Amino acid sequence: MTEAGSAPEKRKRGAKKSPPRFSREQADVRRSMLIEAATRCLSVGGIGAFTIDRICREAGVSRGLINHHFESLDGLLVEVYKSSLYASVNNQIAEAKRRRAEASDWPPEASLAALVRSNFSPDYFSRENLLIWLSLWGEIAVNPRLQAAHRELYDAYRAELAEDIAAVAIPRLRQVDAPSLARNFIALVDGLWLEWCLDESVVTPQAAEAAGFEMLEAQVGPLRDG
Amino acid sequence: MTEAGSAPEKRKRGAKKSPPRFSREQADVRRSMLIEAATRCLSVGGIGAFTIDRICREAGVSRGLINHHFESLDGLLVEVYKSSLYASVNNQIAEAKRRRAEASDWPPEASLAALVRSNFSPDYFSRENLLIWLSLWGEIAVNPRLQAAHRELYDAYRAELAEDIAAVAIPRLRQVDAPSLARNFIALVDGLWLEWCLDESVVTPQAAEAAGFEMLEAQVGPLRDG
DNA sequence: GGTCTTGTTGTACGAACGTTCAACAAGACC
DNA sequence: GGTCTTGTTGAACGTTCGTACAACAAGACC
Repeated sequence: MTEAGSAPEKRKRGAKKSPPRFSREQADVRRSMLIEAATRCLSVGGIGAFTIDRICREAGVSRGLINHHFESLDGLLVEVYKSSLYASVNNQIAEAKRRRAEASDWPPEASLAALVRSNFSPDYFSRENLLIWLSLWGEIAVNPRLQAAHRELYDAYRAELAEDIAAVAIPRLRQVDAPSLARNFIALVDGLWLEWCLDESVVTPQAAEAAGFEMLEAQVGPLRDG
Repeated sequence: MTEAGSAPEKRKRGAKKSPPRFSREQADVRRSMLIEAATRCLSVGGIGAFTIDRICREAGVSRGLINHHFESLDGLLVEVYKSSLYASVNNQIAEAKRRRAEASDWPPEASLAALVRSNFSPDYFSRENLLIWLSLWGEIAVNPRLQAAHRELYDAYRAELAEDIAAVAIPRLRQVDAPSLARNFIALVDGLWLEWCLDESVVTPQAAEAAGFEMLEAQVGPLRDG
């Protein structure tokens, strides 16, 4: 502590004054920083890297800060789930609802196609994103709090997808079990994500998207052309 | 240690002699016991329960035994993968190969249908089995040794499935991309397993099997009837 | 009964874990 | 410059982790 330090540009007049040892942040800002650092740890090293030490080092803060801003490490994990997965899926749901409401701009086929494509867009279908999902899946099966959040989220997504499917099938007079098809489609997407995550050479994002469309088109007819 | 103990029936003549404190097992027998105990830990508590203490307690042996019979805890994890997943999938592959060889008893349709059904039979489609997969998936993405074993296994399974698909499609003069269909089918199965594992109310084994058949039948025609 | 092999035990060890909390200091306010 | 609020630090704690290893004993053999 007697050294001059490595970032002395901040000191203004008194030559004796050492630069600040840390910067204060608003509580919610710091929380976000910690959640992002924790997410990064998860995407790199899986659930085994989700520890106080590594997250704080990744965030560049001291060890005590997580328990100051979150009830526990487990609480932070739930927040990571909410901010990283919950938020992105809910975003997809909201956009789908908006499209379905704007019936003039978005015919049912285009709305459903857009929802399908969003699943395979680089925003979601990325390796780092998938590692987060994979890590959390293993925890959801064991952690009741995560399990509750997961079920709520997937129920909502399945319901929205089923509505989009029905909106296409009904005008075409097709007999389709929309809820089941929605569930099977989500399973296929998750499965393809999984395959890609464990072995990139097996499937490309393009092939995965094609597989998704094929499953739906087998029941409701063409979605991509026209 | 001065107590009489709870299982004194073993002592034969000398009333002073205390019963054996442990029983010796052949190395491979003890290894199997440890692998099974480790698998049980995994299926109950996920990867977080995969520790020396818990596995040894589950197996009813002392803490030192794992490092005596395995190079490390990580080595035991690889053995769990091989014995629990590798073995069961390889078993499916072997049976499929056998069926395909016995062309007189097993027409291609029946052979493929049997392979599909085996994926959803209670032997594999059980909650404890799925938790093991789920736990290991999260590790495969991070552990190079597991990753290598996984790719080899899945490549073999995909290849076998593609051959079974082609054996049905070719006589029917159907243009089918068998490798891609095999990959998509496996993705669907894994995805349905995942959904069921995280929320049992979403899908039943019967519905999952139906979804698997539907995907294949959309491309190669009927498999189940006749 | 004595000896030998080797599977098994249980302690010891250092590292890493999550949590707690008294002390500290950055930055706003006066 | 002084005061106050509160975000932040870092040491300390007890626990659990994986590994190593000397001591032990079960069971085969003679």
